[in-house]
Amino acid sequence: MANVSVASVSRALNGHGGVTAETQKRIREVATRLRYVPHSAARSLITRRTQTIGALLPDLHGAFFSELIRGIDLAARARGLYLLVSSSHGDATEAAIALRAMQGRVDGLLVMSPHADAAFLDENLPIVLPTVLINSHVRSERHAALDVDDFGGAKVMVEHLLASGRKRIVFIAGPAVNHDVEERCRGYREGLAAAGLGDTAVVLQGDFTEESGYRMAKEALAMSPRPDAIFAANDMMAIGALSALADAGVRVPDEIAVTGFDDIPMARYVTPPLTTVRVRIAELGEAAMDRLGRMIEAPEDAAPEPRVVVSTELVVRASCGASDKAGRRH
Amino acid sequence: MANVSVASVSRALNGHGGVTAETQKRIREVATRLRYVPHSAARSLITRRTQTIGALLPDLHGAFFSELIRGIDLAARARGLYLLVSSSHGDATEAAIALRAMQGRVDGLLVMSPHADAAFLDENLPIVLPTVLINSHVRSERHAALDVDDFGGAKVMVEHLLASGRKRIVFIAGPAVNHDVEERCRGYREGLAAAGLGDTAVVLQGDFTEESGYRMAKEALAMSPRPDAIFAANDMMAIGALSALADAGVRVPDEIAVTGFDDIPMARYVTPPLTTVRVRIAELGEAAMDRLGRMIEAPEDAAPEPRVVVSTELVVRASCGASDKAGRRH
DNA sequence: ACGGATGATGAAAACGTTTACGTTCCGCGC
DNA sequence: GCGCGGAACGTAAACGTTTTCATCATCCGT
Repeated sequence: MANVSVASVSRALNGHGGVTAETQKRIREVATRLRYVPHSAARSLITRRTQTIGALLPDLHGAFFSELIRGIDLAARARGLYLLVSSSHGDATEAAIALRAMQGRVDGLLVMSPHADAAFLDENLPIVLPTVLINSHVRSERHAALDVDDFGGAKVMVEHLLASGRKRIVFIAGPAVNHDVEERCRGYREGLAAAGLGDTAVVLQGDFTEESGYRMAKEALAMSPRPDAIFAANDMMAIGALSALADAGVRVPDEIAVTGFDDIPMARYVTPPLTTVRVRIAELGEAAMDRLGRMIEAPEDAAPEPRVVVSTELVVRASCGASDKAGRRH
Repeated sequence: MANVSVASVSRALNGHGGVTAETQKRIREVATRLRYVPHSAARSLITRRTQTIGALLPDLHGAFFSELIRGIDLAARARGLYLLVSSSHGDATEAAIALRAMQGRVDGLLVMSPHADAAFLDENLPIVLPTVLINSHVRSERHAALDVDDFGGAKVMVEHLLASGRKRIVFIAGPAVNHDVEERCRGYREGLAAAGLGDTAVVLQGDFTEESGYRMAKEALAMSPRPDAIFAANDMMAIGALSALADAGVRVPDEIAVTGFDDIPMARYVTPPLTTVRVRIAELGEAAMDRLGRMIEAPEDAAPEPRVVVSTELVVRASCGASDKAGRRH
C-alpha cells in the first residue's frame, strides 16, 4: 500500500532505522489509515518475547490478592508488560497444569503457591523462565524470592502486647501448610520466649476464615486461666474473634485484647478498630514485578539479591487497649 | 525422537485422531520425557486463536474490581481461557492505547470503561473482535453489554426508606461522568417521584471516596429542614457519612438513616451495620465472561440478547432503622 | 490375485513477523 | 571516469505449529 516491502514496514514501525524519515512517515500514515496492528503471535514467534508476565496465584478472594495484583499491574504496566493472571489452584496438580500452560506464553513468572515445595518447583518450573517466588517457604538458589517479614511483624506484635501488660496471649493460627502462618507463629513463639514466657504459648488451629476465628475465640474463652489477649494470624479471624467476644459479653480490650495481621481495609472499621500488623501488599507485588523485570532484562545477572524481605509495620488501634487515641478514621 | 514427523506429533498431542493408539502413546511419552511444551505463539499464529481474553478495567482499587476479576477468572478458567488484565486507564487515550495493544493478543474483550462513549468505542474497538461491555452507558447494537440494575436497586432502596417512615432523603452522588451513578440517581429520583415526593429530591456531589461522603454528610446536616435519611451512591461514601454523623453526635439510625450501594464486605462490619444494595459483582463478571465465551464460539450468533441486566438485592441492616434484628453477623 | 477403499503417516505450505544478507543507487575521492 | 563506501530498500529465510494433500500399506470383496 505504501509501495514498500514488509521489511521496510517492520523497520519503520519499530523505529529500527534504515529507512528515510520520509518513507517512515508515509508508512506510518498508511498503517494508521488501515488500522494496521501487528500480529503479536507472529512477532513473538520470532523474537521469542511475549511482553507478558504470568502471575500464578492460589486464589483471588479477598483484599490481599486484590492488592497484590494491583501492585503487580502497576509495576508491569510501567515496564510495558502485560499481565496474565491464573488463579484458583486448589492443589498441586492443578498448579502444575497452569504452570505448564503458561510456558511459552510469558516472559517471566510470578509464583505464589503456598503448597509448593522445592520438589514441586524443580519438577514444574521451567528452568529457562525467570521466576520470582512470593511468600514461598522454599529456599532455592535457583529462583529469586520475595517475602513478607511475617516473623518480625508477629514478634513486634507480641512484644507490644506484653509491654502493655498482657500476660496470657493465645495465638490463632491459619491453615497448616502455609508459609506465612508458620512464620507468624514462629514470631509469636519467639516473642514470648524472648520475654521468658515461652511456656505460655498456646496455638489454636484456625483456617484464616472469620468463622474459624469465631470458634477459636470461644475455645479461648473456655480456657483456664482465661487469656487476656488473642492474637490472630490474620485480620478476618481477629474479626471473627471480636464477634465471639461480643456475643459472649466480654469487653474488648478491657478484658481481652484482640489483634490481627494484614491490616485489611476493614480492620479500621470494625468495633473496636483492630490493632494489627500492616503488610504493604501492593508494595510486595510491585517489588516482585520489578525484580522479575530486571531478571528478564538481564538474564545474566547472577542473582545478586536472591531473597528480599518486605517489612511490616505495627498499627495500633483500639482493640489492644494500648492507645486511647487509637481508632481515628481521619 | 519418536521416529515420527511433526505432523504426527501434532495429531497425537491434540488428539485429532489419524494416528494409531500405540504411536500416540509413544509420542506422548516422549513428549513428557522431553518436557515438551507447544509454542503457543506459533500455534496461535496459524489457528488465529490465542485462548486468551482481555479485560480492560479503569482501575484495580477496591473490592469491586477484585470481585469482578474473580468472577471473570472463574468463568474463563471453566472454558480453558486465559485472562489478560489491563487497568488504570485514567483517560480515553490511555484506554485507546491499551485497546490497540490488546488487539491480536486476545480472542475477545471485556471492556469496563466508564468514560467511553459510542464514538470512542467505534473508533477504537476492533470490529472483528467479540466484545462485551460492562456497565457502559453506550447502547450500541454492535456490541453486547451487561449492566447492573442500578436503577432498580436505587428505586427499591428509596421505597424502603419511605416505607419505614423517612420523609427527607438526600442522595450523595458519585463522579459526574459515570453510568452507575447516573442510573442510581435516576432510580432515586424515580423512587421519590413515584411517591409524589419528586420535588424533595436533593443530590449532593460526591466522588465515591469515603472522604467525600464525610463532607457531604456534613453538608446534609447543615441543611434545613434536616434530612432524616442519607442515601449514598456507594458504600464507601455511606461509611464516610457514618463517621461524619458519629463525629457530630447524631444517632444512626434514630435521627438519620444512612444507606449505601454495593454491599462491599466491609458494609456489615461498620457500626451500625450498613443497609445497602447488594450487587453480585462476581456474578456480573461471570455472566460477562460467559457471554463473551459464547460469542467467541459462535461468532455467527446474531446477538439474540444484546443487553443483559444483573439484578440487585436490598440488604437491610441496622443503619436504616427498619429492622431490629439486622446487623447479625452469623 | 487384483482393484479399491480405508486408515496411518509424511511432505510441504501457510500463518505474519523480524532480520541477515543482497542489491541498487548515490555521492565522493582518486 | 572509475571504483568504492554507505545508505535505503528488497529478498528470503526463519520461527514452530496446524492442516491439506499425497503416499503408502493393509485389508476386503470379488
